[in-house]
Amino acid sequence: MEPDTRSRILDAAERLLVQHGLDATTLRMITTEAQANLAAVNYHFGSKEALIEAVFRRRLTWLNEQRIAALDAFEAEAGGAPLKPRQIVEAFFGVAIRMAADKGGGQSFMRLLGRTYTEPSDFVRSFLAAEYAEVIARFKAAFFKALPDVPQEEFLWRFHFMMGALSYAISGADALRLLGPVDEPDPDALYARLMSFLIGGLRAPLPTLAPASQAKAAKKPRGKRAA
Amino acid sequence: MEPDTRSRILDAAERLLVQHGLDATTLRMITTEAQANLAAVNYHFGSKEALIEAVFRRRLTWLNEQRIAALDAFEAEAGGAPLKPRQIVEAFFGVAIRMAADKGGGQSFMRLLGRTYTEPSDFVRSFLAAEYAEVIARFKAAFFKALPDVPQEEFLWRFHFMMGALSYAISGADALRLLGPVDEPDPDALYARLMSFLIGGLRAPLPTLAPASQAKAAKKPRGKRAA
DNA sequence: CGCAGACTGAAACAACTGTTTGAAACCCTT
DNA sequence: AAGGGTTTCAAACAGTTGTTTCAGTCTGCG
Repeated sequence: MEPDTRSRILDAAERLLVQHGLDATTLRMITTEAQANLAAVNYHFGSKEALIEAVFRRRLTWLNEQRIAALDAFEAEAGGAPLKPRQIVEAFFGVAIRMAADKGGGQSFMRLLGRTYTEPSDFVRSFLAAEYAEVIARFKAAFFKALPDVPQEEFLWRFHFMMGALSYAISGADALRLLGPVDEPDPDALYARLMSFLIGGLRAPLPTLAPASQAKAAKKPRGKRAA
Repeated sequence: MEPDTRSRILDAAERLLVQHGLDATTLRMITTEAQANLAAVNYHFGSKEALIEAVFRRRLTWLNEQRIAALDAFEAEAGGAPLKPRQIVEAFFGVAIRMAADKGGGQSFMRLLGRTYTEPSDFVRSFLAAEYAEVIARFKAAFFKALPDVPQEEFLWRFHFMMGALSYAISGADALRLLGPVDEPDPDALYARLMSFLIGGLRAPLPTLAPASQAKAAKKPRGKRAA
């Protein structure tokens, strides 16, 4: 019931970072919530940035290991044959949304992660990139193998869109309430919903790009809209 | 070439808020960039929060007016008949992404907006809700009319996912670079890409929800995956 | 001109930030 | 019991935050 100070700080930090964001969360809030001394953060982690990094790393490495493990399992099962897109989506996004359903801390962390992915803070981005590098490479390869007819750039964008949908799915009720009252989401239902949406988007017919998008110069005006 | 102080502050604030986020952008950064005195912000706007609100309101009201105008045009054209989903998506998301393509400020603002939508800051959320209320109501009605076979809650989630994809589409290259090197996105191509993704997701087959999602209690384990 | 009202300017305000310090308390092995 | 390494604690540090103050400047109108 009373873990050591270091863990209490990590948990409190995670909770508060979700609630208030990176900058608005102060060390004094964290140490108060963790029932620790203010100096404890700098003692155990060295700095606020290092603490934030530790908060992310603790969950993120585990999450990405799970993703790769899930991909490994599917690939072993398929034995060299390309995977079905549904399986790859399941391995990447399914694992994430399952972690988001975990009440024991995973939930709040995933909300934080989704929000931070687009945050302009330099130091977060840099180690996010490092932490994601391997898993991205693996899944890119799997997708290209499964959908050889989809151009690489096209697919990257679709993957990006899928990340956006995932992020909002996780940040969930908070933002969704803008649209209208909704029940607290049932994890299984959310999983099913996001999955069918993602696969629908991924497998949508390729857009017919105007030739201008290749010549990249001649931009014919679309009308008088933006004054 | 030299608008009045108030406008210079608004422009500078918008630019810096996109770059650094809400909390990390200080009044001193803003007034320096705007070549104005520090006190000018509190003189013209009253407080930092009021300034931020003004930055949002300036573009957001216009954006939502455009959305409603586009919807009006489609509905007049259809004359009472339900719109095609593609048209409704176009009216809501197409207008947004076109504004995001506008170099003259619209671009940076849309990035800011997409990021803020999930931000936990209370005061932003409260006036975002007010600003969105009307447009949300209109589009909800149009969608329900166009897709009567889709349950309302199901649709709200899909709309939410679409907002996520839009947000990431706009925040664009910054986050996408995590996935790999990509060209600076051509607005027309991005528009076409997002559209086909969104419609693919929107029209995806309805997920088969386990009966547990209604009984909401009995949660049968999905296998040994999540330990 | 004169003078009110709108605006700008430099300086100071209290409150809060992350970090550092050095002494006290604790724990464990010798 | 003594000692050394680890951890906690209260206090203070310098720097930055949003906001306020008040003297100054500008502008337009009688």
